[in-house]
Amino acid sequence: MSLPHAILTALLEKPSSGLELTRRFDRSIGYFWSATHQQIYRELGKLEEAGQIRALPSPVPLRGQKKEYEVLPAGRDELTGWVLRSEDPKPIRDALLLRLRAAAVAGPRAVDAMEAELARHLAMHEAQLAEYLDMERRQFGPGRDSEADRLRHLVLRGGIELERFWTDWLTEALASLRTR
Amino acid sequence: MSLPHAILTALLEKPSSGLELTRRFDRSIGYFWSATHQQIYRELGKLEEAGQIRALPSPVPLRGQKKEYEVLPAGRDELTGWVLRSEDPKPIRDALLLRLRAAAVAGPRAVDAMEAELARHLAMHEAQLAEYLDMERRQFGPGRDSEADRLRHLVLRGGIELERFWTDWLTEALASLRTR
DNA sequence: CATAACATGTAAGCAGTTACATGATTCT
DNA sequence: AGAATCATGTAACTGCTTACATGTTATG
Repeated sequence: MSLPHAILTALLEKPSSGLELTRRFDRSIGYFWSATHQQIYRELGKLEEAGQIRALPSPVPLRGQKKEYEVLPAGRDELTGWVLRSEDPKPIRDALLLRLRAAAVAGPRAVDAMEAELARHLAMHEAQLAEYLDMERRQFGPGRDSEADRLRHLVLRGGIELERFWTDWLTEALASLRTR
Repeated sequence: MSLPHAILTALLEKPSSGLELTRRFDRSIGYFWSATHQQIYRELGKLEEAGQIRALPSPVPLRGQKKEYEVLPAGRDELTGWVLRSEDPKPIRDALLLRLRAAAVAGPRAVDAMEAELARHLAMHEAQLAEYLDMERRQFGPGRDSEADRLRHLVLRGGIELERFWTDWLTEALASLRTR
């Protein structure tokens, strides 16, 4: 139940239209929460109906016309309440680890295929890591150390370290598979 | 679409009943895939209907009676096919990182609450890490280096390194929050 | 014989994915 | 005028979560 809170957070940082939100979910917000435009439009509708956000006054509110949203006090309260509540970490559910374990019972042909698959994932995670490091350099250079900036930097650090976990583990796994 | 494959993998490793599977999903299988007993029973029904598994012959197949399943050739084929297919990593969706970013816009009271929350998560991840390290010591001691064992060990290493990522990042984040 | 633990299921609701629909604006 | 892009949506489906239902076996 976190997508509405992700949207409220994004809109508090900067009022946006559905498509702008979609772009932000593909970029910066993407390193801790992903969402498609279909999810976002549906959720914007619900949040507006619930009185937590509102569309900014616009001359022509028609289909195909940009519609900007901002957070209302009720939305801010809801978000604060959610942050104050405590919530346990969700158990892991990772398809790649599962497929490697499946390969162990599916036989040698499957293990060979996994080797190529691990290499493919390694390349993707290396690219993602490079992108995050670039974002860190551009967004959190010297002088950017307000309270909010420090917290946002911490979150980005999380994304970076997570990608580093993947590149490290995949490298280790590939080395192990190749010395069979 | 991976739960059926997780179940096929588990049943190939060892034919089991629904409850036994549930226990295994809470323990060893849990470090790469989680599932509740409701999910498992529903999926066992579907897999049986699809002819991928079968219930072992039993004198009384009644409600409340244990029912053991084993994988049929069709199930093994399906699993192998799934391992051979390639699949991209799913984008991240982590509620704790999101809540930290939300705290940045929700104000100082929220940030204080997050400090306690991060400490709580750190304790949980430290406990999980200790458990995995214990499993590693017991299950992959010297002499356990068959092909299948090495792959299973790699998967457990993934679980271990992932917990280590969390304990490291949470420690870093707490230190940063406390020196405000 | 009551209770706890074992064992298997059903039902409703919510969240996420995939495919499709439709209008407006800009570019060639 | 046609195509690409911008922009907002709908609908159907799949998978997961939460709450509840029900029977069996072992134990004190």
